[in-house]
Amino acid sequence: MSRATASRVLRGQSNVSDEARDAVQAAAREISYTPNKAARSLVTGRSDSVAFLVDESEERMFTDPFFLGMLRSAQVTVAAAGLQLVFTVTSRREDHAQFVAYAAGGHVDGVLLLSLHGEDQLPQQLEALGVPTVLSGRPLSGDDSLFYVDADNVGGATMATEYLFSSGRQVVATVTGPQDMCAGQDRLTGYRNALEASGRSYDEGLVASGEFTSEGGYASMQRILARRPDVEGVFAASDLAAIGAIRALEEHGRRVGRGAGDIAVVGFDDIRDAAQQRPPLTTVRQPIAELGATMSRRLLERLSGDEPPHRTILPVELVERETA
Amino acid sequence: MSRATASRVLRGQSNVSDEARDAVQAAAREISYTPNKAARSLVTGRSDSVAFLVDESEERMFTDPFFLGMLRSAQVTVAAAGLQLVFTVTSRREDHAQFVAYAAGGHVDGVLLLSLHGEDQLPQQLEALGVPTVLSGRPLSGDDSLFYVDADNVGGATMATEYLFSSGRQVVATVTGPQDMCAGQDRLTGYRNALEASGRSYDEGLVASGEFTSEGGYASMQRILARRPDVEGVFAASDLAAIGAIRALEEHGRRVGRGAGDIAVVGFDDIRDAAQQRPPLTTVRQPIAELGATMSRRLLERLSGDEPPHRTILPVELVERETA
DNA sequence: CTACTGCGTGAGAGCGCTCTCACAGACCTT
DNA sequence: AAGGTCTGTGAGAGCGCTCTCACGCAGTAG
Repeated sequence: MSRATASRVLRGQSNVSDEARDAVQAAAREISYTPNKAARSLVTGRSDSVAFLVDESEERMFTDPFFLGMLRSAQVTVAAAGLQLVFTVTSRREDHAQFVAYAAGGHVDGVLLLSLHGEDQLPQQLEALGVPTVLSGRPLSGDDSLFYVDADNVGGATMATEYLFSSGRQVVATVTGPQDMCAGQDRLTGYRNALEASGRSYDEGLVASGEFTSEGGYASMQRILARRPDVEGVFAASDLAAIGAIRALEEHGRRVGRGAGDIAVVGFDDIRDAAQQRPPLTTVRQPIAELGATMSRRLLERLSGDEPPHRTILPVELVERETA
Repeated sequence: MSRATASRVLRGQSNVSDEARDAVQAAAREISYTPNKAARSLVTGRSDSVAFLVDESEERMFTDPFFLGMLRSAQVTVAAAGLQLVFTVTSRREDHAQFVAYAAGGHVDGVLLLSLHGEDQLPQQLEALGVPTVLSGRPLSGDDSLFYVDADNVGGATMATEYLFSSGRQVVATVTGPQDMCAGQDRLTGYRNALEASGRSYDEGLVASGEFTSEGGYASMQRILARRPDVEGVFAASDLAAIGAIRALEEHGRRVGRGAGDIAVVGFDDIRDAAQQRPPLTTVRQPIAELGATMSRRLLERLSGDEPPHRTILPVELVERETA
């Protein structure tokens, strides 16, 4: 019985006789043997771990249910494949270079990259170093060679806006997300598409761009109310923003709801809080768990040498509750 | 210039001449050299990573702000020391053995262990294998050799209960946490201590044990109300439970607040939602970030060969808001 | 001037695996 | 019967580091 044969058994290769296999397995169980990962990595050149990299502040990462949900589903999917998830947050720009060096050092076999800002070249750098990367959200650089998984942000935003029009609201505003991110841009595009499709014109007074946070939504809504007190409906680019917007509306004495005189609000994401909100939030549901799982699966596929589709767009759906 | 010298420079050892050091550093920068971690681990026997292990369901882990807060501060502290955090959730018992094998394989240098249940021997097993472990919360096994960091659960619960008495409530109930966990037990002990100190007797009708969840708090409160409709104040062992309890009280037509006829409720944790609740929740603040950071520091100290204190109890404080 | 100490350096082993290659033996083929 | 193919196995190299040990060259002591 040589080390080579033992190694073959432990790696589950097929070209081993049944007796040899049984013998090795029994022996391994006997001494409760665990292969040394470092030694294996050294020779295979693989680390059996992938990075979950979020390019946001700690605060955002741990506050936004979207990131938490993505982390959760990625962790499950990756762990199920026997790989480790190395969780990293790069809150500052300097962290970028450090992460690239880290990845280049072969510490991770691939990267799940979330919340890419602007035309950041991080994914291109990683790919150039031979580190397969899968993004959450379409890269703004428009680089076709990149792999990404995204929700149908444009379609969802259009759906939400059209829903507001169809409920009889004529003056529909939008609280947008950050415009240096694809989700922020796309949800604004969807709003504009709905405007266009119904023959309305785009009015900057009805648009306030904020963050995806509730503070951002609150401030944006204040600005819109100041400019256009005649607003009848609002599409907020995230649930957190919608919650902030509703707070602003209520402070201005506006009632939020689906009734005739009420102002209607639709969010985006369908986070857990959306349903528990008073009144429960009407929103566009984005399949967060599926998004995370799909990203992970794409990366796993790439790691095993396959070439999965570069682009995967998951459908969203409108969840009608009490705010619109 | 030998590999040995280069290695010495890169590891920051002192017995190298200045010229040699400069030369190596320049060369390293030139080729943007990154040491291969696997090779290093193979020879040093260290992995430069520590596990963050939560013995709870995925759902709990990602839903309870306590765990999220601990993850956050542990991640920051560990990353600052140049180590990786390997994030693991063992939702099922079978995962235990697998994790032990994993740790035994030298994949992690130490373990941060959260949410230990009952008299689980996991920490003892890990220590026996030579894997330093630091717990969050006093182990129920009462094993003095273990290392742990905890909040002053007993003191906090006593403080909360005495506060309720001092506001004039005579009949004070408690919604406890799970009794297979130290935090659950200790917070009940604190409640009993307050009873005793004020010469009151313990009444089982005023105690309902639930989970740390809001559903658990809701159900427990229902039971207490059925048995003791004369209840005037409630100490809930977690904020989530307090939120559930308040929901139950309101459904029973009881007003929650600090006024004369109101029923008073005090929670425990001071999660973010506590302040945003309507009415804002009076609660015992547990320093979550500090708890996570201290655990991590203790582990880091052990990894560098020190023997830190086995037991660290961090103080809690009462935050007075509108519910009591 | 020899002997000792100390510091910086280089040679070389070896960490525990995987992988390639060669080979023995069983089984076909012509 | 000779040659070919196939399958399972073992020998041995080597992955990229760190670490021990020995050595050379100062500086200091006797």
